[in-house]
Amino acid sequence: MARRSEHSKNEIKAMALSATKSLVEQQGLSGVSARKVAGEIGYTVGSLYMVFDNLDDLILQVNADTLDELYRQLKQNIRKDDAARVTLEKLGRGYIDFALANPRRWNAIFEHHVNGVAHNPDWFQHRVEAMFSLVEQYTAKINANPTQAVKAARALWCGVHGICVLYMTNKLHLPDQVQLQALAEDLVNNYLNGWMKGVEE
Amino acid sequence: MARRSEHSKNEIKAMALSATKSLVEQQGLSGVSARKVAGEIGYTVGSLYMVFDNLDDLILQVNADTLDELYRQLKQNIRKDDAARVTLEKLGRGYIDFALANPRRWNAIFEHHVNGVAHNPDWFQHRVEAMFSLVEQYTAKINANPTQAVKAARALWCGVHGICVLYMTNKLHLPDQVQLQALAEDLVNNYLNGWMKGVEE
DNA sequence: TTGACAATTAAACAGCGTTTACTAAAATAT
DNA sequence: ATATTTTAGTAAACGCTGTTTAATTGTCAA
Repeated sequence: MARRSEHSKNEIKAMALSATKSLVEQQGLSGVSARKVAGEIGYTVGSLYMVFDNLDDLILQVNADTLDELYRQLKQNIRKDDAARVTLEKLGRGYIDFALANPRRWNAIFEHHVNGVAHNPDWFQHRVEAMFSLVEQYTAKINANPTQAVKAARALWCGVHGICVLYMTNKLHLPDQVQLQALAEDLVNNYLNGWMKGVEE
Repeated sequence: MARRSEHSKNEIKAMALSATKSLVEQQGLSGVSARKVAGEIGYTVGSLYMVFDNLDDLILQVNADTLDELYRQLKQNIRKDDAARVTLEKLGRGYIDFALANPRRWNAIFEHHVNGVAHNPDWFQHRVEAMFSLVEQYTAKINANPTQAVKAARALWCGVHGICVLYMTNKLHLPDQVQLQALAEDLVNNYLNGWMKGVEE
């Protein structure tokens, strides 16, 4: 058999991405294999290598999509007339909400890492940076000093992320998810209180 | 060939753990395989299954050792007459120092996760909890309210961990490692400032 | 209608974790 | 001292993995 031409390369790519997304959602990253993905879309492994460099490339693209979705969802929560502080709290809450709602896809972003390669490709890194600069927009409203705003954005984002990671990997023992949000709120609030105290002085 | 009895079960176990530790140090978690470990210690795969349930069990024990080492190192930095706040800063710095000095072993702790199993075994979880309670000892000196002390310890520890994770996975772009420590210091300082401000009021 | 091209597959390779059946040495019982 | 049981250890197998290869075949251009 050969050359069915039922689907364009782009279609195959889209089908593979969608199938992988489902596999990640249902079984996590370890549930993804080239043969499984190929099987899902009615092709054989070889065809995947026509549209992706390798499996890491495929997974990276799924993760990029997840980051895009997260970004969109975070932005959606923002109200134009909210105080910067309120927005920062919303961003933290939104991040945790997303992780709780899409645990395996969220996990895949951080679980996956290309083995021999030190750095992720630019198109992936841009998505990560977009996240930071979203936070930065609002820390900058509290403290106009750009260095300070960048630092605060990073610290806050890392903090919320750390809470998320440890919870999702069963290394943070909390009675329920409500306390997860409370912990993040506590972190953001106290950090901002301390930060603003420093600004006033 | 059979029954050489050159080494006791415990000796084989220790040799395997040590070989795995080296493999993780040199090539990361993905560089570990049953055949490689067995080869290093001059046995075949089957012998590993005599002393470990499976490869996850082996890796989990290596990670537990790493946690023990980290714990020891953190404690070593503490001076009895330091203020609680100073100790908390030292703990954060010590954590990052350890991760920078042993990147692959530190990574392995969080990269590895047993697939089908939701929870890690107790003997592993205890090590994680020990870490939190170490921090808790010093947050409790700042705020005697136990709930508050626990929350602050978790928030701080998660925050420092988050900084570490994002940096180590190339998702936090910093010019150099000095700024990594500065960021952690900033997080701890501002959080504690905010927290103590709340206490005073 | 023929020739070139490219989509697709099946098969192979080397590695993986784990299990199996088997061997042979040591420990125990007679 | 001999026979029997136990067990350390191995080699080989199973089914899986990512990736590459050669071969096949449908489609399009000349």
